[in-house]
Order: sequence, then C-alpha cells, then structure tokens
Amino acid sequence: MKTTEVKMLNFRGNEYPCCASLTMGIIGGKWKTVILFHLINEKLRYNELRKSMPTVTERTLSLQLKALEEDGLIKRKVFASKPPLKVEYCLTDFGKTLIPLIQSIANWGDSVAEKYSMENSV
Amino acid sequence: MKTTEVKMLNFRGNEYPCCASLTMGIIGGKWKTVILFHLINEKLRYNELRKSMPTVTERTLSLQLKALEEDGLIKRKVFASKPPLKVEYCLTDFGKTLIPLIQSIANWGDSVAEKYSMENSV
DNA sequence: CTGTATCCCATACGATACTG
DNA sequence: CAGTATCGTATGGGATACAG
Repeated sequence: MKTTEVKMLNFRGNEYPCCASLTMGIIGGKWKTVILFHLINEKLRYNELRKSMPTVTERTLSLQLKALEEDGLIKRKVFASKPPLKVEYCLTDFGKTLIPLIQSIANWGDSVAEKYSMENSV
Repeated sequence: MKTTEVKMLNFRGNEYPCCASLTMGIIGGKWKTVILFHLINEKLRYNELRKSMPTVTERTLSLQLKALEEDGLIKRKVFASKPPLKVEYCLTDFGKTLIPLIQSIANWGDSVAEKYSMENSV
C-alpha cells in the first residue's frame, strides 16, 4: 500500500506528478490555449471571442473563461450594469507570463499544418 | 445551417479551428507531455517510463505511447522476440521538433509550482 | 449582449486481472 | 518484461432553450 514516494507539485489544490503536467493541467483541454492565443494582443468581448472560435459552444466558452479566470490567467471586466452588457476579457500579468509558451504552441501547430497539408495536396 | 466558414487546419484526419488547438490535439491530455518530457534526453524502456510516472496506470501509459507513436512523435524499438522482451521508446525527428516547446511547458510549470509553494508555506 | 440551465454523450482515464 | 482485456467512472464538451 506504500503510496508512491514522489514529491508532487501543487497548484490551487491540485497535485501534479511533473512540472509538465502542471502546465497542462492549467492550459490543457480543447479550448483554453485558443482563448489565450486570441487574447495575446488584445482584450476581447465575449462575442468577439465566440466569433474567433466558431466551433465552440456558448456553454463551453463560458466554462473555460471561468476556469481561466479562477486560475488567475485572465481578467473579466464588466462595463455596464444594465443590458446590453459589455464584458471584456484580457490577460492578467500572470497570464502574460504564458505568452511565449502560447506563441510556441501556436507556431508549432502552424508549421505542422503547413507541412502536413503540403504533403497531402497537389 | 450555414456551416461556419473558417478554414480548418488538418492533421492526420483531424480538423482544428486554430493552430494552437492543433498542437494541443497532438500533445494534449494528462500524460503525453510528461512522456515526451522524459524522452527528451534519453530513450527509455516501458518500465523505466512507468517508474518515472508513478501515478500512471499500465493501460493508460500503453495507450498514450501508442497514440504518440501513431502521430509520429516517438519510435518504438523491440530488441528481442522472446521474453523477457526489451522495448525502447525514443523521440523521432518529428518528435524532436517539440523539444523546445516541451521544455518551455516544463519550465513554466516549474516556475509556477515554485512561486505557488512559496506563497503557501512558512 | 452575456451568459445559465438542462440534458446527454463520447472519451479519457483509473483499477484490476491476466497474457505472450 | 511489456503489455491486453475488461469494466467502471469522471469529466469535458456539444445541443438547445432560456434568462438578466
């Protein structure tokens, strides 16, 4: 029964067995990096994000934004108390520490898509 | 019913709405980056990987290794046909293009764990 | 406009036992 | 040693309708 003796890393109540898995626990999933990627250069409203990510559902976008906010990566600002509501999302300082990483992720995906589509066309 | 007109990226039969999501589709999940991380500097046997990742189950490790192999990121080499079997996993050239990214992922997780644990101790 | 509420499903992952 | 087989569960995420 000896629980495996590995020093786990901790972030916000979650345990991770490896520094790589900690990062993935925070930015993993289907949409989080996409949201962060779109927020690198500009703050965006809920609907603007939705248009940038046409295949996401409202519910999922909402949940992921909330998760990112809870982890302190993005900030939600409300600009009016009465409908029509205006809400803007932007990176926090903590979130900004992810910019180089997000950009590397995007670049690698870009290069793979390019190479792969070349191999499979013409 | 107009299907949203966004040029999707393609890799191995999967469609991604964003270069960032393509990357995450390939290295996402709970274990893939951990496996790749451990393979950066050395080829490892199945059991060695298992010891490096004490909380993974045999089944999951096996599935993730197979997925990584199918995506061309790692290579599986068998060194004997009769038990005891010896199998080694290592990065392919394609997989090696991920090294800087994996390292960034690990480093970010590391720094977060450090900062977070300092804030929460002593 | 910015979300929630329900409902549901696919898949990822874990636990355990067993095999070539 | 290096896995499969089987089963069970948790959760991520989609569809749709509705609300402040």
